[in-house]
Amino acid sequence: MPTLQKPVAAQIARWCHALSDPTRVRVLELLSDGEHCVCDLQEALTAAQSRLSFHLRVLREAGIVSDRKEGRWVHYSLRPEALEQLAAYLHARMPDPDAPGACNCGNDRASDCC
Amino acid sequence: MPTLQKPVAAQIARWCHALSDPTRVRVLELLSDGEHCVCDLQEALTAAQSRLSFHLRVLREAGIVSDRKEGRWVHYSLRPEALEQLAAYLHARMPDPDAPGACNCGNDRASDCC
DNA sequence: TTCATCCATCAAATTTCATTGATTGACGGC
DNA sequence: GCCGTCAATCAATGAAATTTGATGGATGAA
Repeated sequence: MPTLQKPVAAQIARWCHALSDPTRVRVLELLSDGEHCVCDLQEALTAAQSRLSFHLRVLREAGIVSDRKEGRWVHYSLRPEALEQLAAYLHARMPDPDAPGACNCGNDRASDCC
Repeated sequence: MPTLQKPVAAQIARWCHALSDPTRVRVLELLSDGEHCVCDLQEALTAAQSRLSFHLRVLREAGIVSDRKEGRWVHYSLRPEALEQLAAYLHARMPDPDAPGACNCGNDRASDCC
């Protein structure tokens, strides 16, 4: 059984939480071709301004996107490191096809389940 | 701007929601080396039985894990397809480093932001 | 200066999620 | 049959997330 790393699990959970809402995933889609201003996203998503602002904040605080102010406008863009690391984490956890299919329980209780 | 695909975004959000909790991510970690019974996970996570059962249900309903009953025991294992597809999705959304860094807004409003 | 636009923030209402403890069903040993 | 173990489910509570509408700060055009 692999060692548990609570901090790692917490970071993964944080990233996934940021992407656990369809609106936020759509923002990710929209930003995947590059920077966009809030008003542009707003138009594309037909979302109320304060609602979109809330979702952008969640993405920003999770480190998924970054913002850049320019005059009255704020431009958002993706942070590739976060996506890269999350994708790599998930990929690395895929079960090894060569591994034995049976149960890996390593317990030592009286009525052993394996 | 890429086309919006609501169903895709919804599926991604569903998977990410399942992994938006540290306990559930730790289950993913534990299962990454193969099948484990519930009692084994329970021991490793020191989680109350009903609590773990709840989290396993979330993961199961999202298609991240599958269960296999054997006598009194239930063994859980990862579903590689889900992890694979999620990882691939995230990887594909990483911004192209060759792309122009500027704003990609395509709006036609009076006070153009780009 | 005055005004309109862009966007973040706030407060309130609602919904959704997580935890706990108790109950239930299935299974197998005795 | 009787009992203990494994695990799912339920109901109730508390906590967190989401949505809405309103307000306010910053910016730039007229």
